Amino acid sequence: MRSAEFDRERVLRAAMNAFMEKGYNKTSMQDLKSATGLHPGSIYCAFENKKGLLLAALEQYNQDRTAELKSIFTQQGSAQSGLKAYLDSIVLECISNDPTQACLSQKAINEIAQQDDEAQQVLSNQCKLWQSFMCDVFTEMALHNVLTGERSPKQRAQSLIVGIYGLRTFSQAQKDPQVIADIANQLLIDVCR
Amino acid sequence: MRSAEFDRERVLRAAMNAFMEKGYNKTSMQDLKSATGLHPGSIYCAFENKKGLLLAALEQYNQDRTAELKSIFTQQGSAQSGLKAYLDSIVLECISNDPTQACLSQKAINEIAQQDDEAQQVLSNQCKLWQSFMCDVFTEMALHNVLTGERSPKQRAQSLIVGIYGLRTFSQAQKDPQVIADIANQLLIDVCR
DNA sequence: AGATATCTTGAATGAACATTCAAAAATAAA
DNA sequence: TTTATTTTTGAATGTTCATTCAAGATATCT
Repeated sequence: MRSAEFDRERVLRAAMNAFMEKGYNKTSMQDLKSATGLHPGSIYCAFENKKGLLLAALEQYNQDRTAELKSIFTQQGSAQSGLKAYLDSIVLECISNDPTQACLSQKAINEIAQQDDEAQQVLSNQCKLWQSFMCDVFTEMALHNVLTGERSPKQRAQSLIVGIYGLRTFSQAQKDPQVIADIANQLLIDVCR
Repeated sequence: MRSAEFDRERVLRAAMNAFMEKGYNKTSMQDLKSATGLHPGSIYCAFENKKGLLLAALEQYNQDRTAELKSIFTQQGSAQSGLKAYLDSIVLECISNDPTQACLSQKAINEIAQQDDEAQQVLSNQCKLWQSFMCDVFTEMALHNVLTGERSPKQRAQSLIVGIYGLRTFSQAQKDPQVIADIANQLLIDVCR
């Protein structure tokens, strides 16, 4: 046996960035070769093909983002302030104009979920995991009586995720930072109401 | 002088559908030739290049959707019931699984706005026009006292658009019709609150 | 009818594409 | 140290891509 020479995480993060900058279809194997430093043969040996590399990058992306998400909530004292800090971080990403601050999952949902069943499955699962985490957040907020109204944590989580997807799309068409921040604040209010 | 033989609107609607099914980058000139019935030379003569055809298709799309939007609101008696009918129609589109029922503007925002300044400009304008129409809707609703709270019509319009963008993205990852309908209902409530 | 201008045709072009493969290098097992 | 196994290399492959163009067709104007 012989193990691969390259650092898998480093390669996947490089591929992630390449995909985020140009989108899946516009990113060529040449781009991926330059970004990762891997020769074509190595990429095909390790990931089967271009789509395999995307799926692997998506998994790494979700792992990284989940860690970041949990870090934000543990850094804050409560679910309430965690949620606020989380939305603030998303607003910063939206107004950053940095392609690598976009959401790779969302980009993939819009570009290829409709066309590829395997990708659709992976993305659907990632969305559900995100939803499940947010559901726990709202459950804890309910325990601390910081939520009014009678919506279930699950419904709140769904509305939050929809709002974040929408915010990310909207911010690409309309880049006024104040508007983005205002919409995010209102989203926070609505979802806690 | 000699005018073109083909029906411009018919060609643009065919191109629209092609772009919606595969996305801009995955749609080849061969696809566009098949969809429109135009030979490559004619496409280049009339629209300069592939991107020119997309921009023309985007304008036609926005024209068509604006007409449809106005039709829904005039068909209903009030701004209030118009908004409800409009959201219902979007829910139907989201759960239809028909690529040609997606929003071409939203697809283009996600796929190319970041990469192409000219497209970004067009899409930003279309978003603002949509916002402006919805702003008028909320203004009229305010006149009839069907809105509680103190948000401005413009803020409500922005939140609505963000919600619709989000709904469209979310529905590609999670296709449960009841969930989509519930989220849309909540969006209606939040935006009128 | 003739001249002119413009559109249509569809094959040709060269670039860029994803993928393959055989040789070389490197590791691990014997 | 030898052998077996796997990865790495990077040029080669054949396909598909957006675009061009010269010849032919057609409408409008004089």
